[in-house]
Amino acid sequence: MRRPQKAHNGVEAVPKKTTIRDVARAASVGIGTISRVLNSSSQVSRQTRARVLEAIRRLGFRPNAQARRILKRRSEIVCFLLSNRDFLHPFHAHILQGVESYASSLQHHVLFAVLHYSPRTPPEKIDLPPVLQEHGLIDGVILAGTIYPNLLRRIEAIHMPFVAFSNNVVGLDGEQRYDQVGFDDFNGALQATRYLIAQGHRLIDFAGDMSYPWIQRRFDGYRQAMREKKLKPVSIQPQNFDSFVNFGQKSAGRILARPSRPTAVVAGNDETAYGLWLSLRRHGVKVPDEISLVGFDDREEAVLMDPPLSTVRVYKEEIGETCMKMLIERLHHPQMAFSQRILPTEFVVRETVRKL
Amino acid sequence: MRRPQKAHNGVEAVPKKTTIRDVARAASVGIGTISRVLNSSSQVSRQTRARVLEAIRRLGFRPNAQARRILKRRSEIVCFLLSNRDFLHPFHAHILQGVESYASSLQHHVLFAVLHYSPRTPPEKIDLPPVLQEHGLIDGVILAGTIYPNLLRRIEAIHMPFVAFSNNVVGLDGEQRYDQVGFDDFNGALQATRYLIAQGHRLIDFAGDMSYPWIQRRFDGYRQAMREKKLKPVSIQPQNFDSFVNFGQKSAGRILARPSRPTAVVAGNDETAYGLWLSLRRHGVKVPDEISLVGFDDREEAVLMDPPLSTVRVYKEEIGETCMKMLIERLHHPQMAFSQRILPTEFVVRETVRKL
DNA sequence: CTGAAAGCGCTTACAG
DNA sequence: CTGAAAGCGCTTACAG
Repeated sequence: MRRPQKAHNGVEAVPKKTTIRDVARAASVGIGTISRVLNSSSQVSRQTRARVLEAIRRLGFRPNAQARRILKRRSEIVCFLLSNRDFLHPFHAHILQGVESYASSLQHHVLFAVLHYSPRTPPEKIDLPPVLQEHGLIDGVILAGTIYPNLLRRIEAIHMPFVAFSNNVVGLDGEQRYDQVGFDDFNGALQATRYLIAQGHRLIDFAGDMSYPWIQRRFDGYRQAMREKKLKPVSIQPQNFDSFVNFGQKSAGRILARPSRPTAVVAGNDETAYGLWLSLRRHGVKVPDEISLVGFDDREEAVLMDPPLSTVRVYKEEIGETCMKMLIERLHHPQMAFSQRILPTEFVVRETVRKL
Repeated sequence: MRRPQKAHNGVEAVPKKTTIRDVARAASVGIGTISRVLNSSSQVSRQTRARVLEAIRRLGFRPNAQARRILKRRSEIVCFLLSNRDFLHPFHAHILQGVESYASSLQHHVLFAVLHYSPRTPPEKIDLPPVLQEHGLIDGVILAGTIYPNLLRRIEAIHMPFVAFSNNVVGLDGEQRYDQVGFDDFNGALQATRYLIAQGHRLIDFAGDMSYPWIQRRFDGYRQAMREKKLKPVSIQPQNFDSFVNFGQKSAGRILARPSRPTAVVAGNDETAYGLWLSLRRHGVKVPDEISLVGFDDREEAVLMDPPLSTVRVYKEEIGETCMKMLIERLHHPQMAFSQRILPTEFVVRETVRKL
């Protein structure tokens, strides 16, 4: 039943790799001994080990990891599943980087997969990527991108261990029946707003697209800070915007049109802050001289704005690492209670806030 | 030799998955028949197939893909290896996206791995990520990030099929002994410069850090366009910059200090163009009214500048797709001659060039 | 069409 | 310490 070296369908055959049996023959030992040397498990005599190692080197033998994985019943491969994103945003790219970094420190591997689905598709109809349809290839999955309840149900149904990046979960308020890692939208905005207040600002607007739950939470943090000081929260809601940047641009017009112009604006995220900045500049309104501005996320671009944007830093790599860490725990303890980690953010003072 | 359900080391055992044998028993057929239904290969009678399918559904059976892969001698998993990058740049993120997209259309999977190494490390000393140390897990690798000759030698030494994203290859001018995909730095800059000339510009500077070979090639394209029209190429080389953006910022100072100020600048990439734009604005010099500006790469941010940046678009997803396509061909035809694909770029006219 | 058997490349008790 | 054997979960000629 040996597979032929030359297939007859025109496709050249995969070259025969040296196997553990070849090495055993070369070193004149049993295959079990090769395996023992490879896994440096039980004791092998010094001489035998040397002979085996030499044979391995001479034959350029690299063990077939797939075979090993079957026996281990664990692949040490996890899937990073990015859902409903047109492309790999820098934000998620950093999370992936964190996942990979922690995974590789544990000799684990990361498979990158993408999924597009509608929140209205019944769970069982969601067309999961092939990795999730088989078993044995991946041990578990890290869910990134936008997560709706139906996807969660589907992943549960196939009994695939998973951890979700929770900030982009939509429509599952407070549900705790799965492992999740996120950062603190509410407190991030709370701190940013408190900072503005501490700098003497009283008229502070919020500009963010609250159709996104995470922006809504940032608004809640902003509102909380305003209420603490008996200040009036004001939310700017322009119409007909087509992106976060555009939302910011349109917000600027609204803000400048108001009878009592604010001295500062909390933006829903850095992109919105950038749009505000662009449009204010166009209108000849200087940041921070006339209007102070803070963002949220601390994208690469924030520090490259002129002046550099004061914003809320999110530790994206740490989110990835924590997701991976939590998934590993879940794999080792399938019955463990679900956990939820909310990582702190940090307000980064740069140059878009003026002291009044 | 059955593995115990409960391990005694505190780690809970992996739950036993249903196997092909369980299904065979449930459907009262042999395991071969289950396999045949799964692979919808040879003919199975309608009734048997129905019985098997029903058993599969009832037991929630998902075949173990690892086992299948051993027999196939092919994992249908490729590795996307990002070298010497601090994080996953948007540029490379798009390439990865292209790789994934084409791979998944072929039912292949993509492993994401990272490597940091020095160009001076001897090939055999490069500490490859674990995926590349074993065999059987991945069929081949796509090299992205900065590629030095020693990495190439090392990958060749382990006989791992690979395709390189060639624009970031350093120190291997014109060598064709491997499969590569890239885009056309030279012609991209050539076209951009020709466009400026067609708009009436004659005094056109080039600002780009030529310690990078790809920026050097862009300069060559710029120079070629200048020479075609007997114009004098001028390269701006500021000192002590710490990033592309900063290079652009420092270039602006140089440009403004020159006795004969250029009417247009070709930037080595979009980041440099952004730095130029920032600094020119600071000096009260309007783009494009006083100085026209073109970039290279067409990053997301280019269209968000004010005015939006005219630049050279690179089809990053297409690069990823082509890498994947070429790798698949290599896997099927190990003896095939090496090929090199240079994908075209496109000059995108936006609003940073003024007609003179 | 279908079952029984051999085999993929490994790991791991078992019995010296 | 070490070899021979059984086994992991599959696929695939082979022989009905």
